Amino acid sequence: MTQHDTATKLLDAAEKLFAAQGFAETTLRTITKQAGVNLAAVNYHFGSKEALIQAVFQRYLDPFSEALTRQLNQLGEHEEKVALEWLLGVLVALAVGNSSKEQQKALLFFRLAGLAYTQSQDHLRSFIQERYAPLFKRFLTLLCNALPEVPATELFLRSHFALGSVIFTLQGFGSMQQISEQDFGQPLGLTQVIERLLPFVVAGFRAPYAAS
Amino acid sequence: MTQHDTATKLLDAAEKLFAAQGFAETTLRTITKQAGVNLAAVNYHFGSKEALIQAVFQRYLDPFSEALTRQLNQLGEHEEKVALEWLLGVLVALAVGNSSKEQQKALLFFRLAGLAYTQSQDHLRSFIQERYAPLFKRFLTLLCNALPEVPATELFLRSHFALGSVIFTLQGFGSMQQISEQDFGQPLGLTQVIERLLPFVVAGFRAPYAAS
DNA sequence: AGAGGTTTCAAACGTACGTTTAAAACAAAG
DNA sequence: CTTTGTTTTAAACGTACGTTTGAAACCTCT
Repeated sequence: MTQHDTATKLLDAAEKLFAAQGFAETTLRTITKQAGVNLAAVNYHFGSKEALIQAVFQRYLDPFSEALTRQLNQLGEHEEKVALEWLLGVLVALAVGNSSKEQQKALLFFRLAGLAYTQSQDHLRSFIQERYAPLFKRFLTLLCNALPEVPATELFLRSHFALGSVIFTLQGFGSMQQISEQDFGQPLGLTQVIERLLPFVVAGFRAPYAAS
Repeated sequence: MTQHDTATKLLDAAEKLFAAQGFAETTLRTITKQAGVNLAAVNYHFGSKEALIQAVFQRYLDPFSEALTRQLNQLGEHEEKVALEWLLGVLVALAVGNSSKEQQKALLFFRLAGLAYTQSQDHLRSFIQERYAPLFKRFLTLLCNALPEVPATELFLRSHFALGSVIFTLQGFGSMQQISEQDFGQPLGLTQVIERLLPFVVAGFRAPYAAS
């Protein structure tokens, strides 16, 4: 079932450790130890640590990007009259999944995404930018269809605001969970947070637009 | 006017370099070189690199926290009937300032704040948590007063969503500015982005609350 | 001017990193 | 079994890091 070749073991170990500690803070020695392989394996299979980082992201983003493209393609001629809730719902469904195993994977990815934004991995940022920008633009066009009363430049900004809410919230999900539990005695699951996140973002997108 | 003792020079250089490259990626050698002081100065004046990082944040957050506390104190008995817009306006005014020099400083700080959230600087996170959590709680109470129809647990979450939008947007402000300019030909100033950010966040806070 | 405390300095220390190497182990094909 | 190409291994390499050191330079008093 699960491949257990060295490269896969390395990716598994690396994504976990990167998410927990950051890129610069995670050493190849820790990764290879956790993966149970030799130290030299990273350089043999990927070439360098940078290449390993990119490979970790690619393993997440390529399937996601393909699935989203497929969903958007199958809209056909309904592209013009798609609703905001449908668009965001598709994103959530693809990114978060259903099973608790998928959700755990999703949390890991959000953590990684947050890191990618903040840690100064320029190679990674340009890698992602080049590879997935077209899809983002297409999504933005659909957003414009869904909210014709808001200009495109404003929607561009608001999509960044929304992305910020999501990534920021979910990447620090663990610690927020703790605080929430000790302050309000309320256990918070990922599904619950997303259920709260969606109305917030939807309301933000639908905010009345006032030109300045 | 401006102090030019070694410690200040170090803080100035460090905050710039940290913001540009992250904590782990910035070496004491780079910092001391940029500050024009000896390599040993950091350990002499601050004790360690970790302590320097904390000092950078403290220099930002202490004045901000005091100013905010002062503003809230002077509310007196009007605390009960304060408006959401007023609360957020105070935050913006204190955090961003008026002059372009203040705004540049503010952008630097937002970048640092983003780093603090994502880079695994546990010492820094607990330092901030302990030092400024009470003020955050107080602010949350005022939020509850301003939005009595939304339960406290929900407002706790929504304040995190909002914080995410703000920090995420402003910490990557530079690169977003570039994309926006080349895609829409529209130059974006910090003030303009904040003018757009506020309605988004306000709408999010005011989103109709539906219990699950 | 000189004593005492503080700050700076060049140099070095020990450690940990990413990467390389060359030999060993392994796998597949003749 | 031998050969050929691939993968794994232990060890080492070179570099860069944070930190420490002890002497020099600089103050600030009397």
